Amino acid sequence: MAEPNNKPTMEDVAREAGVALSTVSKVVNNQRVGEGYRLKVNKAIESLGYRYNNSGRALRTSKSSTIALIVPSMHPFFAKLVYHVNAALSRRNYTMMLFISQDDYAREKECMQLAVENQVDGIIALTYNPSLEIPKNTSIVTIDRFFSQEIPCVTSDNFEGSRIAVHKLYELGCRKLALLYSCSQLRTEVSKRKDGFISACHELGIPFETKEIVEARARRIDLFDDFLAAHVHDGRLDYDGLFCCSDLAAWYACNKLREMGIRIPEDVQVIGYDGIRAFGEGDYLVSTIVQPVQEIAETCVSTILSEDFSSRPSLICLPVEFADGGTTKKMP
Amino acid sequence: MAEPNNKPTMEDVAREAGVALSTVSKVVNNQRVGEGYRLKVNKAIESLGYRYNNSGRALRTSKSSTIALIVPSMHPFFAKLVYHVNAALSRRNYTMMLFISQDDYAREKECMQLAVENQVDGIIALTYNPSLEIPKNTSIVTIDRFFSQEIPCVTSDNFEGSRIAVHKLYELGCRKLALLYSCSQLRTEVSKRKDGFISACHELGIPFETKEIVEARARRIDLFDDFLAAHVHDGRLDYDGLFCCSDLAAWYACNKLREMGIRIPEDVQVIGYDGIRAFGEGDYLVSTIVQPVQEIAETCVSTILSEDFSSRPSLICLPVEFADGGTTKKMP
DNA sequence: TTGTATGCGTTATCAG
DNA sequence: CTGATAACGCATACAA
Repeated sequence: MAEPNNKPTMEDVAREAGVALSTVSKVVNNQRVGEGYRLKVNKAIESLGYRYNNSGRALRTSKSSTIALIVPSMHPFFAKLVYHVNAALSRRNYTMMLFISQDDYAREKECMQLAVENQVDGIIALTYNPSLEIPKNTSIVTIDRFFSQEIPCVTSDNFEGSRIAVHKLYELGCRKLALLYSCSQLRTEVSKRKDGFISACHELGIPFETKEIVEARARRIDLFDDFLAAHVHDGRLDYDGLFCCSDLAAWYACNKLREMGIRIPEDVQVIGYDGIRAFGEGDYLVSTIVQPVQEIAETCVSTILSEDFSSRPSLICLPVEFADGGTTKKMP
Repeated sequence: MAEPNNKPTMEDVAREAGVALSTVSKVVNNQRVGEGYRLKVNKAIESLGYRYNNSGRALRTSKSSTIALIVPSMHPFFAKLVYHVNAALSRRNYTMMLFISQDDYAREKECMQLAVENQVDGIIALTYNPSLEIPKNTSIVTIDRFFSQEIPCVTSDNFEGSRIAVHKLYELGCRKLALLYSCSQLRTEVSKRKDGFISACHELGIPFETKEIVEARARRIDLFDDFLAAHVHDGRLDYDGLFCCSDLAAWYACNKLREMGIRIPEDVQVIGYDGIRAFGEGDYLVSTIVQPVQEIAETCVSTILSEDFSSRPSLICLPVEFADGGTTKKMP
């Protein structure tokens, strides 16, 4: 037995099996090899406890079988995305390098650099950084953020989602709506949630108001408290339906309204966006437009790994649907 | 300009700067180099757009500056753990390879293998696999699962946490408790939540019952429905206090009880374990024993990266605390 | 079909 | 203090 500290290499295996190094390589990579050789090699691998070393291959082939995923935080929606991207990669025998930029543009840039330095085969990026620079010679797919024709973007059908929400509220009896929309100053695919809301309200001919707050850290929970308080008179909100740009905003709007003695969904009905569930798998926390997270993840992965990176659609919108989370009335 | 497709290497930089390859390496690694050389090299790096290649270094040094984290799922607790481990690693300029075993023991084993093949510098593993085998020559830290003296285990103070919960329920007026405990057949650190519950009930001299369900997939949401239904008579539960092994169990127990017309916390008070918040950052979903996730993450990372891997404590229990989530009464 | 030899990008040793 | 050179583990073109 050789040095127990030094991990055995293909060369050790070759020596042990009495074959050539390249034969070992072929066996390991499931290439054509005589059956007797394969047996001998596998036996040697077993007896030496040989473990494949991916850095060698990565160096030699410039392929690491690793994909980087960059997300801003571990918000439940991102957590679910991480899960499904991981599963999709795992199914293809790829490995995932996870970067969480912590809503910090500088760190996000570092993440990109680190991903490139680690020779990842591609980057899936969900970022709101307005000044993001894309590394050259690296295949990249973005989520919710369209950069250019060359960089595929995967997103949910934000425009249609808002329309579904507005029509749902209308069907359930709402006649005066408000949009609570918080966002970065950046125009992204998510901005279309606002467009869809306005479009649908016009279409239905109902009055509406939009409250838009430009806020880098979109996850502050008290963002709309002032707005809501200002629009409550004699214990009644000025609107009978609320559409919120996220489930988070919807959840906290509901909390605030209930604090003020307003009943949901009896007095005001609320719909959010994302499809967040309790513990990631239970009931929806609010009535919501559900993003097809698994399909988004699957699309990102298959896109980033597809051979002809050039000939792909540059914007892919996946269908969304309404789900009841108790903040809207039941259909009669 | 050289081939635009081929990424420049240190050799290219050296040529461009008119210095030796090893000088470039020293500049890149911040080693002692004459100031004039450093300037020339940095200039060449800039002009060529040189990017460091980590595979080369990993191959040469067997150090990848990458740590693998293995978790069973993206349950909110794990999501938070992922976040904090990522942050702790990022602060130290380490990169994270994330594996999600999907509660599948076979896949978990593959994850371990992949981690080793990718030359990670260490593995942080949260696993309930009873037959987990630890790769040799790899430093590993486990969470909630004690294997042996050689493998450090980081966990929250499960025993004390249960005692806190029981005492809290007692202080708030509960006199007959039940424990809802679901677990794998494996004895882990988490098992001590049961021990602590029983111990505290004895200490206080109050009657109690424990309902234990051995269930591989501990996150089924209707696990205790039958038990609860069987113990409701005339609209009253047989117990006035419930301690649950997780916030998930507590959440669904509350839902079930409310369905049956039982008020919480007026009729029954419920405490869970973990410290799950709405959207990861808002209110606690149920009253709970909060795990110090950030400290757990930080401890795992500093342990796995510490120089003397041998001379470390093999079991580290971090302190927990109670937090009100609305399923217990307010203190008078 | 199997073996030999070379180089991927980096670090580290050693000589200048 | 800097420069030339030899590995690290693997894949592959080419020779046998």
